[in-house]
Amino acid sequence: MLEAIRTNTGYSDIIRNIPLFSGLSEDELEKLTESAEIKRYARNDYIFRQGDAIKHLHIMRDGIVKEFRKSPDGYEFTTSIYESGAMFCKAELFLKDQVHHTDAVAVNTAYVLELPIEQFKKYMERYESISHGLLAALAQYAFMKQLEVEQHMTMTTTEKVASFLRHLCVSHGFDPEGFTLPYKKSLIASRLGIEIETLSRILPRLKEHGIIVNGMRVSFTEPEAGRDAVSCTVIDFNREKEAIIRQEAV
Amino acid sequence: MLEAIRTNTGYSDIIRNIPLFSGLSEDELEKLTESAEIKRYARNDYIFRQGDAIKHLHIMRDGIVKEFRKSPDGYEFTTSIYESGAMFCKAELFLKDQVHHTDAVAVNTAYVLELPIEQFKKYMERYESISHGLLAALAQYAFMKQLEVEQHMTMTTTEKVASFLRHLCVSHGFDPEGFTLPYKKSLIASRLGIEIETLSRILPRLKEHGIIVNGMRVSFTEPEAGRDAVSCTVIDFNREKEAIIRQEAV
DNA sequence: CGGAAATTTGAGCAATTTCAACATGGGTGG
DNA sequence: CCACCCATGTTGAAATTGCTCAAATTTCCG
Repeated sequence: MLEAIRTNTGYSDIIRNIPLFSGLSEDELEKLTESAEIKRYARNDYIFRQGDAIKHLHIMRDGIVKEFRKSPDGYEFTTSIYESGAMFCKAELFLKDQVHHTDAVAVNTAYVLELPIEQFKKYMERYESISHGLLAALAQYAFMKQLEVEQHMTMTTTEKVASFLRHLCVSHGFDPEGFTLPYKKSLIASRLGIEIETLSRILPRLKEHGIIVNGMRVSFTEPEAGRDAVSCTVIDFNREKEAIIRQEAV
Repeated sequence: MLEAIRTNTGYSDIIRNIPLFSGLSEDELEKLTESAEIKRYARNDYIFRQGDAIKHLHIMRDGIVKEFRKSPDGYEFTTSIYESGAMFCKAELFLKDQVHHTDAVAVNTAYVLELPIEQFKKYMERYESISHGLLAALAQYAFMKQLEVEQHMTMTTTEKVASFLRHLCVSHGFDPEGFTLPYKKSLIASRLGIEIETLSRILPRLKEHGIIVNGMRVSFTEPEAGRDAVSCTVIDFNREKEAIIRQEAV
């Protein structure tokens, strides 16, 4: 596991499209990534564990990583799912306590670009655009978490599931007419904070709200409309959410 | 309502103790606050409403302000409660959409220092310590929101209430032997995302977990210990939370 | 002191979790 | 290539728990 991979070309092409680094020149990108490396994680490998010291800023190159927390009684709850292009540990970088509060494991084979934090912080001081970008990213992240809280407080479980599926479709650019779930249902349930049994019972009932689910196959009957209260709420919620959150973790 | 108050001494003393501005000299503090003003809001006055343009960074001088969101069906859900020393709208400052997404009203007579955002942003560029402090504050805020999500997903309602009361006691420096709730129960319920009836039924049952509540009067029987699963979870949760979050909104 | 607001209490209801049994399914070793 | 196995997902029924509606109290203020 964890085999490091080094190409000749450097990694600047990986981070070039990340908004945070959009202000940097080609040279700067090259320098920023010069002591970074891409690591390969096999299925179920840990990227980090709760209590580990924070050493890197992580940027997903490929694959899927879930970040989760285990409560003392063994309950496991997924806080984020990261996919290609996502950056994680950006908030943790600035907490006094330089230690991970969550576990992160590869859901399937994953390639992750890892930037040593000292180097990143150095660059942050040098280039104002990075710290500005980071402020925006953190603000966005905080806002997204706030929405998540609200979602839990105001939506029914059925609405949350519908909302999740719609968001999934939009953020992945899937065809609303029909697409395949990118992860296992148990992961979805864990992300939504519900039991797999509950999810299993809810999915068939989404038909009434214009979402047909068959196994891993999902299709939206009314891509935009949906006149009932539930769909309205969900759509409004997502419209707002999606307007603000781009290329952010699901 | 909304009468502006101007003293001769300026407002530097109000923000001096805010970590964000700890790096500034006396002169700088003075300049930063020169176009700020303290506003007085009477009970139920709005500080801002959903949809309003964001014009100020707010710093609580005195009183209590609640930030909340109304869902389309009229349900009102309290996002944060701010008290003396708290700063709000710091995250919103950096969202693309320069508009408030929540309402904020004074719970009781409140005095709020309001810094025009243009000026604040100007200072942020000039003084690195401010943007560094802001990064830390936002990271903390995001982390806190993440904990809030987890709290909703993993705790029973009873645990949430217990956790809230313990946090309240610690963050306000109240005497665990006995203190008076600083706000109405309906506000607490709204903050916890539960119905007032549910809270009303839970409070008496907290006796079994070492918390005695009589009217507005609260006292902890076992200030530290509490060997049962519930208290343990709650205490651990709070210990972690409080270690990281200081002078933050409840 | 009187009336409105806030809180408590009761009863029934709706929804999710839990526990348990059963189906599916992909992958492995024989 | 097939049988078997373990992980994953589905389904049923009972138990829990918070919510809704309604009525009774208490508290707060003018």
